[in-house]
Amino acid sequence: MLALLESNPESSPELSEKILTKKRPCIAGEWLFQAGQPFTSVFAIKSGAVKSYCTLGDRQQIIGFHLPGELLGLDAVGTTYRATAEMVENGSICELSFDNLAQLNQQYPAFQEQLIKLTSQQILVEQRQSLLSSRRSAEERLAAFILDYSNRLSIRGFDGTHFRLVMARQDIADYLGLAEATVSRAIQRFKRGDLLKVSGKSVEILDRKGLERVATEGL
Amino acid sequence: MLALLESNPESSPELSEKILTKKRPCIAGEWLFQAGQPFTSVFAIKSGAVKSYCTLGDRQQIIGFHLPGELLGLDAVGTTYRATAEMVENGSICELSFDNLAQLNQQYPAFQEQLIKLTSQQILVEQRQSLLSSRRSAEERLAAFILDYSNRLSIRGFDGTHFRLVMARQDIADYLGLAEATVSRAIQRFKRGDLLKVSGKSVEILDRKGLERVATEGL
DNA sequence: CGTTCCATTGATGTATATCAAATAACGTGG
DNA sequence: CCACGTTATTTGATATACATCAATGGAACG
Repeated sequence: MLALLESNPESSPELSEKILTKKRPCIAGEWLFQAGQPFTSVFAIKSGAVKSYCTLGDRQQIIGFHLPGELLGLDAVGTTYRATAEMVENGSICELSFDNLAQLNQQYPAFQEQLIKLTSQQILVEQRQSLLSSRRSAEERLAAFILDYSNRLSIRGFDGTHFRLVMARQDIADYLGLAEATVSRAIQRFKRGDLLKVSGKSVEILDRKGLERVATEGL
Repeated sequence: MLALLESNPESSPELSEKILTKKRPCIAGEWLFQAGQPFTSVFAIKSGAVKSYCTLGDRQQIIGFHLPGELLGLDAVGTTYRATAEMVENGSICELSFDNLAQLNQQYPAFQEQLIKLTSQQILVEQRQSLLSSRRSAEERLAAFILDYSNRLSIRGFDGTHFRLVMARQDIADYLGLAEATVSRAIQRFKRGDLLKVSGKSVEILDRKGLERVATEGL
């Protein structure tokens, strides 16, 4: 998909003209878009990280975190954004504005095909989240979360063993459906079990196999 | 979407030829499709009800229930079914076989557009499920479940106040991420609070407002 | 009319929320 | 660059909702 958007100028010379791209720095706390707004753009994260969430009454339900190299907002194509996307740390974002989506679709049917595939993948992501929730213990959820986080970094070419867990503990807790204190305690247990080395937001995976065992079999 | 599939023979005379439809009776326990099988058909439920689930290790994680008038399997278009669909009671199913999806897409671009919209809606369903899980109490989840069930019946023209909760308590429990006993107890509390009248699988909503209050504010 | 399956009810244990305090990290202005 | 105030994180003590286990009760069904 990234390939579709960013490359192949020779095979689709006019495609790039249909999408306005604009790169800009963003600071922590800044919104890329808010739930309910009509779709205008897809966002590519160049650096920094983003959390997306819905606000239900008082508390916010975190839908997911988005890391450098990932795309954001695709699921809103043709409708409205269904979550608010907020930077959790300073970074830089590339905004891809689709002025005329219908026209784009007509000229490049492959584009829509890609969209279908991607929204399906998005469903998988949601399902994964539902696996994180409910019925799984705090440690299972946290281990799965850290492994997923690590994998996503690796896929994009970053260090998947030693990295920064950029978001607040409270955000992780909201995402996993736990209390802040419970996340904290689970992390400490991982430290004592020599699965992780943790100092503040900086994390090093010491025993990946062990984490995987915790994520699946529990304990 | 149903409209797209079932009607408009004058505006798309050849569309119906691209889709083989076959109606047949199905008995409780029968599978419509299994997780991992390649996509062949979309299923329209004429009568009876269907549960879809994934088996994780020993226990089954229920993805959702599907009622008469609803479509099933759309999210698998182009890939494989990601869940197993099983009848929970006898009924009749209409199978819509897509022999040549690519060809269909080319001739009827509107079809793909619809697909995108629908898969997005599917995402909403998944999100709704994630709302049901985690952080919400047993009573909140059950109330939300019953209201959703009722709404879906109403939308299709059935009685949304007095109906049969066709699936087993254990299935509801799996769906909501609870234990069977917990579901049972919550139901009893709703009975004592005069929110519901329940006898076996037959349910009557006595106090919809009250249920809504429980579903959102808790208690 | 028993056999089987499903639902309810009870007793108990446990994971996790909650509340509160202590500590650490962080940013800001002097 | 340091001291301070602010916010995030850790840690402890307690409460509780729910799971689990087990027994009972009832409906469906041959």
